[in-house]
Amino acid sequence: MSEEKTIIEFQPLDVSYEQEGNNVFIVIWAKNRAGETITLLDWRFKPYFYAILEEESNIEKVKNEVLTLVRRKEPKASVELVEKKLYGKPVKALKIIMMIPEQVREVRDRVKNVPMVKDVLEADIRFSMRYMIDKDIKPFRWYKVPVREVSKKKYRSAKIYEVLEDPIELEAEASFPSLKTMVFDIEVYSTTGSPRPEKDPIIIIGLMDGGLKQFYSENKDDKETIKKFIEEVQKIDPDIISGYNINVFDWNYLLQRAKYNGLNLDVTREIGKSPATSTAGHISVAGRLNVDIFDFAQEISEVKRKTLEDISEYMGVMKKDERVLLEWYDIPKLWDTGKEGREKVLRYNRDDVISTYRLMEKFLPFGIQLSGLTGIPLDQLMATSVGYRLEYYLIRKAYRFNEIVPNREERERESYKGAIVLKPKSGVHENIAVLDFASMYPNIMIKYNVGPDTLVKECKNDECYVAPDVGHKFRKEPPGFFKSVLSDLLAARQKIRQQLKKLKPGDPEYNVLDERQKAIKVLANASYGYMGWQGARWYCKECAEAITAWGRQNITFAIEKAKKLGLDVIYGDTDSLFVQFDEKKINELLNIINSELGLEIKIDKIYKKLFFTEAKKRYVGITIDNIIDIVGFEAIRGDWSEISKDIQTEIARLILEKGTTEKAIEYTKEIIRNLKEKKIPIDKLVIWKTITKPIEEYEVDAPHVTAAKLYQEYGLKISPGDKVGYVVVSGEGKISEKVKPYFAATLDEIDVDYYVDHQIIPAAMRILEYFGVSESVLKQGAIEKQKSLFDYLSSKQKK
DNA sequence: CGTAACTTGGG
DNA sequence: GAGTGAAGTTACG
Repeated sequence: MSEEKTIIEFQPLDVSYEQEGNNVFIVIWAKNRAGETITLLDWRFKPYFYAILEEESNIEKVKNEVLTLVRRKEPKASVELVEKKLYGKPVKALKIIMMIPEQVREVRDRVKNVPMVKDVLEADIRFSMRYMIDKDIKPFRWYKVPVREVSKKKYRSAKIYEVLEDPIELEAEASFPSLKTMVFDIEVYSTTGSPRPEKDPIIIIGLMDGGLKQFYSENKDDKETIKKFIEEVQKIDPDIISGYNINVFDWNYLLQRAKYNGLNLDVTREIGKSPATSTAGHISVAGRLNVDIFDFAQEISEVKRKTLEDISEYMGVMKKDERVLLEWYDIPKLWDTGKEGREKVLRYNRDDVISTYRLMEKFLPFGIQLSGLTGIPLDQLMATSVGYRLEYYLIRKAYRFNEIVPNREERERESYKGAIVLKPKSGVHENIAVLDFASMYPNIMIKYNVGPDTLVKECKNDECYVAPDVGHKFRKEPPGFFKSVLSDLLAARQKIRQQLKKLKPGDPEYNVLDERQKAIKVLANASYGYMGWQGARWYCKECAEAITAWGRQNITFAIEKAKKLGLDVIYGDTDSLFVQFDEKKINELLNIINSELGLEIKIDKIYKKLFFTEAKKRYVGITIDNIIDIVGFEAIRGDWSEISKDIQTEIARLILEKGTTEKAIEYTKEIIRNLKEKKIPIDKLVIWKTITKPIEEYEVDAPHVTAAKLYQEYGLKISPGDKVGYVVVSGEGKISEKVKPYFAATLDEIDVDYYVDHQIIPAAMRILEYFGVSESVLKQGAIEKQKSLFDYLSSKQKK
């Protein structure tokens, strides 16, 4: 070990802080050029916050008062007078610098009560984030920094350094050190519904770091299995750990089973420390990035059911018919039925692990870019909402602009008028072009200098932009905070898109830049929604209201011009127009809009065939590239039976493929026939619902509550959060008097009428009604054809 | 009939 | 370090 000062280069993964006695230091978990894990400790940084003062206050007097007060709690604290800006206006503020982050909250409350202190700000920014913001350190970027190597035994890290000066970013470096990734998935044995860690063991832990490993407990004693898992994680020493829904299920279950077995889940890079729940509900694994793939999946609105199987299929990493599919409640049965059953469960686990690994490979590049852009460490980033992601980006910008960050405030929800949605011309259309304004809302914000700091009540002629409809005024000069930030973002995106043109898709550099421009787009597009979100620090209802007003003006203008050119407008929503695909006229239209509005509009896609319903926001179409789009037909939810879900997907597919409703109607009738003939497996008829509170607290005997009570009669415990599966059987009275737990019912008992009227027909009609099909059409055919059989069956039941 | 109660997503 | 709230179904009065 040397006492010498050296300069090293590193790329941060995550930043945290620790306290030893009265010393607080920042911990930067990082990789060096050699791909080694290194840890940088910085003792030089202290927590702080601001107090802004009333204008007429005696600054020195207040400053001394605050200092005395703060020093009572923290003798080493100091107070400085600083010149800052708040919403663009210069303000004098006291910067209160402390020693220990945990004490900021208490001191802040005291300072707030000092006379002449108007407000206390930036006291709620997490210390490690504060460090990254102030030092301009972002994950996945290269930095160089003078350091001295130190000795500390507590980290799983090749080298540990003390930071001597502020790190400096090495610009324009898009390379990455090789990161070690790992995915895991656990299977649990439970014969009594939802698994409980206090009694139900883990039977398999599947793990993949390129190669696949599975640890399992044939005798249901999971102590050895968990031990092997801990050893394996330590051996792999991953930088990134992923899994599917691990933040909610796997980690917690593992932690509790480890505890039950007297083990310490010693898998972090801080020796002896186990994973723990952290901010935004994510599980923090010190020194490693714990990234839940489910968080990425949640953002894919095209996939309604977010199971690992469905997402894998959609993302093209594993088809459903190429993998083992089984329901979680079948696992114990299979595990207990000899070698064959066990192997099936193992293959199921293997397929889950492999598909999760592949999903990770697909999603990570985008996540890494978004993390580098927003500066939020990847493990937290994916667990937060878009609002927070944009907000941290804004906070970093505010720091550079010498702006104080506004506080989060509790507000009432205020609604305002939104965008224009045209009533569609229903029916079948051919050759339809969809025209889209490019980033319309961000561009409106830039064009009219919209923002909380540019909003004014009064202004002289021509010095303001006035929003149509609502009349809000925004001064033209100087550029506001949002305009500056958004102009930079969109310019950066343009620059990247120029670079992309020179590269080949598939090049590593192309992929990195492409993911980066996508991340920028996501962030820019979040800016309008952010202003209308009550939780936003830069909340501005007038801004959001003005933006939609200008948006309505734009689209109305475009519709009028299209009509003048003789283009038939089929539909329009917010920033898009559906018109006949007449290339010449469309180009003319695009030019007019571009020159007169100063906004870019382009052809987004062209549909060969498009079915429009009477309803807004609902259509199905097939593009010239033969891609089928189903928009707005909300799929049947998870608390419906399998059969309903099957029907809806199949109907959408049949309508598009055949171009008429005929086959879809036929298909529905066939399902009804099969149901009546009891040819549909009972599994397809089970309805699953979650129990959300203790059974005795239910005021109403809803079907799932009755089912839960029946579960209890079978000796099964039911607690909040448990899923209850039931079927509806024939009989008299209310539906809730006719339910049976799925495991206690047989196909013969099924209430066919209930399933036809409440599951099959509503699911089918959800789509078919928009094509003029009536319920009776579905029912009649099925009854007519099956009349004799139906009569036979019902008479048999009467006996 | 209107109104109240309850769930929705995932493992 | 969101949380609300929409839509949908069934029970209740």
